[in-house]
Amino acid sequence: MRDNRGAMETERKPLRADAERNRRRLIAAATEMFCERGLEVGVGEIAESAGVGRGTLFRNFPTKEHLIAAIVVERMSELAGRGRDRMADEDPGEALFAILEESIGPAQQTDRALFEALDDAWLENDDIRAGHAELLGVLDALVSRAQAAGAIRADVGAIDVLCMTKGVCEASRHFEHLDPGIAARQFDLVRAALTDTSNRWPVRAGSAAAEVGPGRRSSEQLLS
Amino acid sequence: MRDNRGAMETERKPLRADAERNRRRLIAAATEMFCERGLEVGVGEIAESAGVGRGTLFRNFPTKEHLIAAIVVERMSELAGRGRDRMADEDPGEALFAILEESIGPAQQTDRALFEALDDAWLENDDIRAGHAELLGVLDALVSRAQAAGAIRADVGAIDVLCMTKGVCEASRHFEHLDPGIAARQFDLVRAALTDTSNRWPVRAGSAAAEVGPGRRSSEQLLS
DNA sequence: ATGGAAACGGACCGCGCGGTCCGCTTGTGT
DNA sequence: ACACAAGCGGACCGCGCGGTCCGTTTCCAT
Repeated sequence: MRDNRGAMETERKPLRADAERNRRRLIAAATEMFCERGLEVGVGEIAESAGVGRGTLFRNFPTKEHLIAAIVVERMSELAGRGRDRMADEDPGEALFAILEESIGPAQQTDRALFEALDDAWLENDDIRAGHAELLGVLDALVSRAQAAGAIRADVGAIDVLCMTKGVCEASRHFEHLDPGIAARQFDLVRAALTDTSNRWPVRAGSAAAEVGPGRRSSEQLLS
Repeated sequence: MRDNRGAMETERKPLRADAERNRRRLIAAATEMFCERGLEVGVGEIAESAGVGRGTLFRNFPTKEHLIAAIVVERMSELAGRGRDRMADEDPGEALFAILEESIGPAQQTDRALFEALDDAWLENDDIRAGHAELLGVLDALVSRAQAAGAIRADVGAIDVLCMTKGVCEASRHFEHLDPGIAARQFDLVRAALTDTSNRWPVRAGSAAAEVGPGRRSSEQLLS
């Protein structure tokens, strides 16, 4: 039987004191820079910002992809955790929109790392795919609860909600300088789209229901 | 008085026959590859695909950016032209949604070049900015007409429509493999958002009105 | 046909990236 | 205090990119 490498490797052989400190610094620096400026920031700059040499970075993370995965999975887990907390909220609709707005809404544009990782190219990475699945699972629970309460239209799935919110928020960044405040308005439009229960504009018949598959599958990992 | 270099340099000193032919080939190859695979394709690959050497490419377009600008502005102008044609359509609402769907909707994913150029980074380029302005002008006209007819909500501007459509369409690409057909559903959701006249979910007060500025300005270039 | 300008194209360059290596430094168990 | 392993970091490498150069080829006016 193999050791459980892959996702969730919380256990790591104890590091020397300074090594542990440097690892922390690297993660902190990488998180900040990736979130602020996207995943294309160079490893050299990250090492410099952390106050260590490039060799140290590559000893902790054998590849830039490993570093990215570590940071991104962390962000995804944190977000999923906040989502689970929201499941206890009274208003199911507000719970969903709150998590959407606070995590990907206009409030913070400092999530480029997470957004860029939500790309099919990164799903090749096992860790990121696991994080993605966990996130979709939580989102699916929130969406289902909101639908059961009649807070949002019934013909959309978690992926629709995620896709729309991500897309609109990311695009808003490119228009902020032309039109400050557009992110907030766009988010309101998403809300309008998801809340429209008039059924005057039903979404095309599709795999929305069938597609809950991946979300469901991830739910297993989600509960404790 | 300076020669009118910058946008719209339709006139060019006559080229030798073979040179003209190679230029055509380059533009054709670049258009296809940029649209299909995005602006990050290498100049070498484009030259090869066009059946010419790299030197030839750089003689026609002194910089990769010049080549991109040429292709992108062409795409933008064509799109703007189709938009102007739609102004004659009977149903203002359908005219707007038709142009949105046919140009950036699910029908064709082959517009990555145009999408990537709709980024603030590319607005530094004068030609692209001009094309962008022209496009926004046309879109503004279509949006206003649709609003006058009560086909879409009155509290959004051309930029809102563009931003939302672009964002949703681009994000859909990243989820197509997980959920085939998501692009179509997302477009329906955009339609729902823009069509919701219930005012139950008004967009935040903002510069939507003030921001027609850039659009209006571009309208000057648009007519004739 | 032919001379010469225009165009060609691939060898070549510099740059910045991710990743490696190894002589030196530093923490730690005894 | 000391020895030795664990850790450090910057010089170094290969690669692929955008962009340049110049010897060769092709077109076209005469």
